Amino acid sequence: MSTPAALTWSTTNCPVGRAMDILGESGTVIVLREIFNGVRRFDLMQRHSGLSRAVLSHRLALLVEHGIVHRVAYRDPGERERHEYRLTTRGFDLQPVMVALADWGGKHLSGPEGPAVEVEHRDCGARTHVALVCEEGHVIDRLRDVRTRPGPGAMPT
Amino acid sequence: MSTPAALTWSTTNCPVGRAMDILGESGTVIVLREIFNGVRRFDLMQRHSGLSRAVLSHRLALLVEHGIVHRVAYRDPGERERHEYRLTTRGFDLQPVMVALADWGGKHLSGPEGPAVEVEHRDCGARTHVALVCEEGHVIDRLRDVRTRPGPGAMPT
DNA sequence: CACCCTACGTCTGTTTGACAGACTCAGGTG
DNA sequence: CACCTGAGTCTGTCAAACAGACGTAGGGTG
Repeated sequence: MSTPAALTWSTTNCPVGRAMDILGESGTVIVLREIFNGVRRFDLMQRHSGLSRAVLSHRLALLVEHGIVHRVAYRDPGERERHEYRLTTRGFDLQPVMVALADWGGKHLSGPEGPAVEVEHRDCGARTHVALVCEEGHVIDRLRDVRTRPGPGAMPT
Repeated sequence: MSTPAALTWSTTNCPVGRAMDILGESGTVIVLREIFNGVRRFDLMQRHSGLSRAVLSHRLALLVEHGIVHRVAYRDPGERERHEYRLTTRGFDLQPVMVALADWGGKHLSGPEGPAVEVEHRDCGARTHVALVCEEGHVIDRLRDVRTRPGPGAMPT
């Protein structure tokens, strides 16, 4: 406790820090929520999310710049060509983050009536949550059973 | 696609939105990273995280206000009484969020040398990640096998 | 006792970014 | 042609982050 091991390596290339450089910008996660829920067009997103048009525009540009979403042209009958925003593979990989956030918010920040959304397994309809699993296949339920360690890219302080 | 189901319910009590009201404040997740890594004292946190003292102070107050961390008095030999910040149960429940962020950042935002930190299973030492599991016990690997649906607290738009 | 040190913040002035709301622009409709 | 809609951009105001200085409480040192 006196000298935590984490102090011996640098935070300059911390994965959490790098992720938050993108996801920590105001509104980024809200935009992703909309897109994960199938809302892909600017105006619908703006109205449903409540973000200002300027912030939505900037966050979409940020997400495109980082390869998390991409613009796809489409054309409704009798309309001109427009663009919508879809997740890339990199963006889809954020799903565990979104589900983890929904789990926590649903458990700790809901009113007495329960959470406003749930995640379901499409095959069986059961509620779905995130869990920690190790590469040996153990499902870890006691949170104290995991710890962080430096990885191959770790740099000393 | 034309009318996404998500548009039929309100976002006012969305668990993701409520979670981000706290975690989306600049620096909140970085503070949590430090505390999860065992860095619990103000000065060490400030130096290791690189946050300004003012922001660190405000974010710690926010986390205490929401019951995610609490201040605990301690006394080193020959020192005066001080306080450190520790996770509450509610704070510890954020571990899947942190691991999900580390997973994604490590996979998509690391240099060629690999991620700077990894999470290990304390018992077997294997690398640990988050996964989606449903209440029927299925481990879900294809991300498209899950979808969101309104929960008991859902409100119409 | 006077002074210094350390941990833990708070204060100040500057700059960045969010907000509400108006404006722009392109293409299609009546 | 005048108007509508989707998708942004611009403007002025206000809140918050930044770097860096300052404050303060309690202990140790000469």
